Amino acid sequence: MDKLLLVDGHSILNRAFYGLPDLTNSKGEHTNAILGFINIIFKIIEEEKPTHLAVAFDVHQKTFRHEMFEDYKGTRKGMPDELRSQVPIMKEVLKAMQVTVIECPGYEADDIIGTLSRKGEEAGMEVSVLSGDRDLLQLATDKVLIKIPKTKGGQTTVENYHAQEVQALYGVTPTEFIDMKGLMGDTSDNIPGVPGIGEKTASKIIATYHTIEAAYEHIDEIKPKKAMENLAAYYDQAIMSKVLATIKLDAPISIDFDTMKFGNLFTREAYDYVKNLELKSLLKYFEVPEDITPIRFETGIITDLGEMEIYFDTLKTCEQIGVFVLFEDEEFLGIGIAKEKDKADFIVCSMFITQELIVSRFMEVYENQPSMKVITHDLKALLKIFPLESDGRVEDTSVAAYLLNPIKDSYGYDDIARDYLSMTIPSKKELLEKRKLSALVLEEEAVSNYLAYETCIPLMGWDKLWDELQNMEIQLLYKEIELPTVYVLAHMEKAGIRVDGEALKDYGEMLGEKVKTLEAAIYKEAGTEFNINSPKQLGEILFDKLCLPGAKKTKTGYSTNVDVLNKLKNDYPIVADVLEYRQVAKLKSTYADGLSVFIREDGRIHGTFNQTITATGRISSTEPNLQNIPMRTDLGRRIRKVFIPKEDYVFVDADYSQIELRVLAHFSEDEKLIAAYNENQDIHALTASQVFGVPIDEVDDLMRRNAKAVNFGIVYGISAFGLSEDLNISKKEAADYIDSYFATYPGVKKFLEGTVSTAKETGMTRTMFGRIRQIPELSSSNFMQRNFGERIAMNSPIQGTAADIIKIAMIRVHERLKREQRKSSLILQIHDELLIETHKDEIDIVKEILIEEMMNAANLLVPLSVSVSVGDTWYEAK
DNA sequence: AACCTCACG
DNA sequence: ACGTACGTGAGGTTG
Repeated sequence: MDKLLLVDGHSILNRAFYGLPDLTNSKGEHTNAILGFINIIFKIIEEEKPTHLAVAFDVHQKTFRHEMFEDYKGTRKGMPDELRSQVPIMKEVLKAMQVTVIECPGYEADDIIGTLSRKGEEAGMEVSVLSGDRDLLQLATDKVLIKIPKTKGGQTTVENYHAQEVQALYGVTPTEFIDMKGLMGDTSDNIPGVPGIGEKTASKIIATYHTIEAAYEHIDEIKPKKAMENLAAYYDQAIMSKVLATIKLDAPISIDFDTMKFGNLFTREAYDYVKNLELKSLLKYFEVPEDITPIRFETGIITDLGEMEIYFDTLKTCEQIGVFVLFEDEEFLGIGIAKEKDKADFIVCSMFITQELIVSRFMEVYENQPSMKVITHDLKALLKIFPLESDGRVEDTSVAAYLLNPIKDSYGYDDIARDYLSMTIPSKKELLEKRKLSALVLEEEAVSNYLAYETCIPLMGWDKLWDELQNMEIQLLYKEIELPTVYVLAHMEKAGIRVDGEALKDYGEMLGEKVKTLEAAIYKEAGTEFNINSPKQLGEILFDKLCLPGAKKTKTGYSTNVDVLNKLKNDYPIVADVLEYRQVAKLKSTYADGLSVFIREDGRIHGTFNQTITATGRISSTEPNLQNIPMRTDLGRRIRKVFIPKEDYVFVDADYSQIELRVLAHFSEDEKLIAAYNENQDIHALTASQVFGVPIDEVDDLMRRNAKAVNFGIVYGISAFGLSEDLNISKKEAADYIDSYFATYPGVKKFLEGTVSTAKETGMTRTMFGRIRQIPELSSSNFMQRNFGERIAMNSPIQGTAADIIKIAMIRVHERLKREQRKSSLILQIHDELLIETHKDEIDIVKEILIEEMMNAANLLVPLSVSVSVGDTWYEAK
């Protein structure tokens, strides 16, 4: 049988908009409602498998009904701009998907859907109506199913209503539902109804008398008395409300169900829309169109030694080339070179064309042609095999793109092409899917296209990126900080850090025994065995079975995080055991077991340092994450004993003390704060003394701890709620702390306010060295999003400036060690800390270099303070 | 894939 | 009234 799906466009779009966090693409377009809408209808289509589909929208001119509302209850709440802008695009996308979009001046989407649902039913179809609006329940019959999506805990579930379910839920038939609405009203639709009559009374009255008119005839019998009086007084308003609530079934629309037949949703046109909107998660539904590139790229494949020699000769006169090195895992597979913007040549690494040969030929050409420049999309990868100097002859387009917009989640060649060349080209994922690079047939078109894109797009895009860097005045940041950082990171990855595999194994086994003991104790205390790692099961055991107090809910069940459990641990031994279990299990799985698989043949772990991930300018570390090795607890901290230097070397570790607060002192120019740092005072104690109004030598531990939390809070973009949560105090107390903090340091208050207001004007923040971060959240109409934007605006310049400073320090330390031909070498950066594997003969000079370069990395209004320590393991060097 | 939890600065 | 501290990455469970 034919099946018709009718979608209430605005209501679903609305639901998607408020159900999803703000999403903005690189052009600043808001896309969350569109994404949510498409996801919902795909889900419904999947479930219902309709044969026909139509989406109805209200026309955006005021209808008679709208004006009546406005007379009644003032203006209908306007749609926020972020949603309004998505409506026309949504319609275009639907049309591109060959979906029928119906609008009818003078009639609302409800009326169109009502009309179509009746006509569909008459034509013998099964009809489903998808809407977020319960008003449409009046349309339900045995054949017409009303579907209402609900977002619960991030998951979308759908409630289904035939006539029967409406009756069951409200005690009235769908037609009577209109009368019920007439009585109870609907504030969101500006239907007044009768004062004092809500859902329950309305349902009771209509279930008895079936219509408002009939109820009025029996007005004397109506209970409660209040309802009777109000119905008598507001009868006219009730009747009018009923008219307002009635969905028309006779909208003057031409109906041709054939045109609503399902076609191909995944057209080329729809693909272009989705791609341009940057809705990446939807691309998987589409086949990659064949003719997607406006420009044809050529790819030559070179596998012959002689051919390669000739090729390198032809490079000699080039001024600017694109270079791409292809790796799989750590293995070098070949190199792509583009002499011209639309032509790439790929030299395949083989028995005859070895990596060494390619490197020596390339370096020979490069060094003999001093005006030649290399443009690449991944300089760090290039540096894995080519000994290129940091001398301004190499550019990295991914780093440039990151600086221009650091909040994006990827900087692939397709992103560069789209954002800076207005070209739509398929991404790596789309072209190669999940195939291994080594298994690729180079002659295959998708593969050769891929190689061409990786090689040519950087070359094509560089000029534009450089222009943009200059426009944004971040070309110095790029040249002087970001690009040199690439060389340091490449060096750190290559160097790695030595790990004592045996000691790590022992540590893991020790943890394993602790886990076993704790597990047994917890099972015994719980009276049953269960999976302690499952928050769901743990929550049920603690709060349902054992009935512990203090249950807090998350989206999906009970919260069992440390904050909750800490409050219970003193009273309930099982909770204390669970906390310890968690700690030990985490250490074992993430660190003991997790790290061991990364130890290479050379006995070292070579992690990856990412430079284009964070929104603030920090480095991030993956596979493994070497920036979150335990430190805060004794048991965890002991893992640092397995990180050891090579023979004849020690670790020298240096970290900045309170760099972010010092940056804040500088930015805010707050006299007290600056004076405090210049006099080298204990800043947390001083803050405590000022905020709590006691002499500094009477500040106790608790006061100092609280003041420290306030200082942290300021850097995070303080909120009374956040501080109260952190300190376990009331919101009022937290607010008082904040007030006295700002009274103490008025410069800080002024600075933070100024930062937020500038950010609102410009849509972005800047660090001391010009690094930008866009904050689209600031223009959100959502209260929570906007507040979030304000906190980001306060935090980003501070965190970002600290990140700039340590990058500068890293570069100078690294370059100095190299220039002075030291044996020692920088191997880790942990945000405000540098770790140097130091030759025994160089301990003093390395300490000196670290202190000097780190302290002088930036010239602030307050001194930068650096503490250094030396040890035979990372544990001892901290 | 989404969620929770927890490790770090 | 809303529902929050800023920035990350990884492992485990669950659907």
